[in-house]
Amino acid sequence: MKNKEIQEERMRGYFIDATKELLKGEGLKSISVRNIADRAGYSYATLYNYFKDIKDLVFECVKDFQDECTDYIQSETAQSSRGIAKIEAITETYLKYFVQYPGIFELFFLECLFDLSEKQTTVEMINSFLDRLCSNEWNYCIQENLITIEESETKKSALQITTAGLLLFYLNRRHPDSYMEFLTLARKQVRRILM
Amino acid sequence: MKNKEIQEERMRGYFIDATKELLKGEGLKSISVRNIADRAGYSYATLYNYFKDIKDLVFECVKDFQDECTDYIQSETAQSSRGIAKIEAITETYLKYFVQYPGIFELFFLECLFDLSEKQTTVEMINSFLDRLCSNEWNYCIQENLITIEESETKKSALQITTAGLLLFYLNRRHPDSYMEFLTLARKQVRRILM
DNA sequence: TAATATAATTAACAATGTTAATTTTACCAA
DNA sequence: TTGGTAAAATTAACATTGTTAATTATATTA
Repeated sequence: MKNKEIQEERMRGYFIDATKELLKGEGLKSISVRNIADRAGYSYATLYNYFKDIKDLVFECVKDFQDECTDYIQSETAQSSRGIAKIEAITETYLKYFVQYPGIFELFFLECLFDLSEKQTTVEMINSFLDRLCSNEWNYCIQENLITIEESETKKSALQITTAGLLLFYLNRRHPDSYMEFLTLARKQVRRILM
Repeated sequence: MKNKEIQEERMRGYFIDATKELLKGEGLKSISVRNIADRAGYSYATLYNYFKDIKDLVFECVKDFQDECTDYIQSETAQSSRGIAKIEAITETYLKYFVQYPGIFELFFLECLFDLSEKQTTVEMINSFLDRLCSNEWNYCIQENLITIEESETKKSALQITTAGLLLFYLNRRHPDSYMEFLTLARKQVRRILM
């Protein structure tokens, strides 16, 4: 019964793709069972044959978005010189990605998801995302004795917290009120951490 | 027609009190027109005689919570020595307040509110809250030449962003997974900013 | 006390997530 | 090719949201 699995996975893909399009376009507020099913070309109840509930479906998108974001960052920071400079570039591109897709920021950081503790792996994936993006460069800095392990842990943590805070204020509270100001502020705060 | 105004303000108070109780107790998820009206002792439609919509009502609570939080912080940090040490104490107490009432954190930072731009004053109140709590101490530090104005602005901003980020991860993503770890992390990051 | 204005309530609507009942489709043996 | 059965998809239905309209109850005033 291999066909069965292929078809089932394909169906899941249709709903996941529809959800991703909506999230990237209209954001979380446009996500509804009927909206997703419409876009996927099926009735709303069909969705429940492939996903436990709508949260289950929405969080299936996390990995795909992380992969996309990772690719984007790698292409944008390919020629940065290794070490702290590259961490700075990665962080800035990371911020730009979420500014481009506020709906993905909402999904990653705002959407509440501890109803089911089975989502723990997804939560972990989100929490460690920036660390994973930078891990090569942190290891490089440590090997080159540019930083101690303990310092690197503190700075990793500061970057994670600061990027989330920056995006929260900019995307959710319109502060600062222009993209240029946001970028200036972000660069200043990121440099303050990494220097 | 002064009685009219008194009565109207009293009615608004009933609904606001009910909303505040729900927010402090069950959090934002428990907020609904019918839930609030039940607790206030009126029918759900009566609410619309006193508030444009439910968001209008919910954001009426912001000022009250800020006042409460301000009192709490003042009583908890009264005997801290002035300057950076007091800013540190204020920030820690500020974090503790929101940990105690996650629903208030949701209201202040997570709830989306730029449908109507008339809420701009509320947004400003939220964005500048921590700055206002610390403004006396920052001014003290500047007057005593302990810090430059520019440094103080950068650090204010860092505190604002970092506290929101810390709370976002702890309250919304269970990271770190214990209160003690959260406090340790928060203290370390706040000190890193203020040192 | 009767007429009118005001306030409060119930009814109703549209949109949400979810489950049950029903219809349609796919498959396989005769 | 045709029936019968299993699977999948759809419609119906329900409970819960926010909000508005229609209706009832209450106050005020002449």
